[in-house]
Amino acid sequence: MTTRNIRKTNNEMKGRAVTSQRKLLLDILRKSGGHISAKELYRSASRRNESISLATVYRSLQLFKELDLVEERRLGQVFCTYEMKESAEHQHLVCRSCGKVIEFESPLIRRLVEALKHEHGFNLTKIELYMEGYCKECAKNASDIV
Amino acid sequence: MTTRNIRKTNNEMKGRAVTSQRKLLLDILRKSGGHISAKELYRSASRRNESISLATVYRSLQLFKELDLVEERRLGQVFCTYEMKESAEHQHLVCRSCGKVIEFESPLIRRLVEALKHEHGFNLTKIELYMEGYCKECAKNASDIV
DNA sequence: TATATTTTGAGAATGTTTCTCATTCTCATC
DNA sequence: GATGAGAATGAGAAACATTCTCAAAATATA
Ligand SMILES: [Zn+2]
Ligand SMILES: [Zn+2]
Ligand SMILES: [Zn+2]
Ligand SMILES: [Zn+2]
Repeated sequence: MTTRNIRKTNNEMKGRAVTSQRKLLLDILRKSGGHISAKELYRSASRRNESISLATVYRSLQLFKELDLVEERRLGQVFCTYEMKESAEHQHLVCRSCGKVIEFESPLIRRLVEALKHEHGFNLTKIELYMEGYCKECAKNASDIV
Repeated sequence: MTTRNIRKTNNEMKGRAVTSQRKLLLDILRKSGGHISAKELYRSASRRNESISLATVYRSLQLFKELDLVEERRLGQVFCTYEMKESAEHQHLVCRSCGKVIEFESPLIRRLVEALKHEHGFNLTKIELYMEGYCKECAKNASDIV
């Protein structure tokens, strides 16, 4: 088997420069398991690259969004959280008491998208179902107190 | 018919002071038809009360939320928008091109809530389905260009 | 009306995200 | 491997939404 000089189409970055900062940030994002904020990402990256700038983190996240590599969501807080898009499409359930995030997905959502396309002629690009409440444990503890 | 001195149970404000600022803000919210930002509300209120403070607007919105009078939603932007809760429960569809907001509601959402309650024992307090895309008109214009 | 409690205005402070610009890095080409 | 044009970076300033502080004013209750 000969190793031919195949032009490496830099698939993931679609022609944008592959810098050490971007590699580092993607690596952290992949290993983080999702729902990481820009600041957390920055702190995490700083441990491996002393001089990385918060601006670079934000700029990279912006780029990753454009390249469809990461997904940006707001989970109740003012700030956004980020996670790799490789994981299956899902929605979020956040506990107001303990902050736990439950991910779930449901066929009902796909049906809803279809219905909206038909009824309003809307071409959807983003679906965010955000739900907040009290998880089983926290609801239980609250009722124990009363 | 005698006018008895009935203790006016300040229903809406549940014992909290009824100030001119709060009355003004509720009035604007009611007449605005929904999806108004804190800043817009502030500007609107300033026209009728020169000296009202932006902090008062934020504090009042906080209170109205607690009293369950208004609902706070994020429609894609960094800032929140507010609308009276009197209107039927609904969800939002926002056009990325023209900014148009379409309100809709669907029985599928109620079914989803039931399913989540059963599957995860989650006691839901807030449901925000936010969808983004291109409306019929904007999608059409875009394809005309191409 | 008098008094205790809330609320307000103004501006400072906070927290997140974006911008600016001089310097550095990347990558296609030689 | 060296070169150069263009892209990306670091550092801090700026922008933006939101919250906090505190003295002064308004409100509710008796
Ligand atoms: Zn919980
Ligand atoms: Zn997730
Ligand atoms: Zn549109
Ligand atoms: Zn609405």
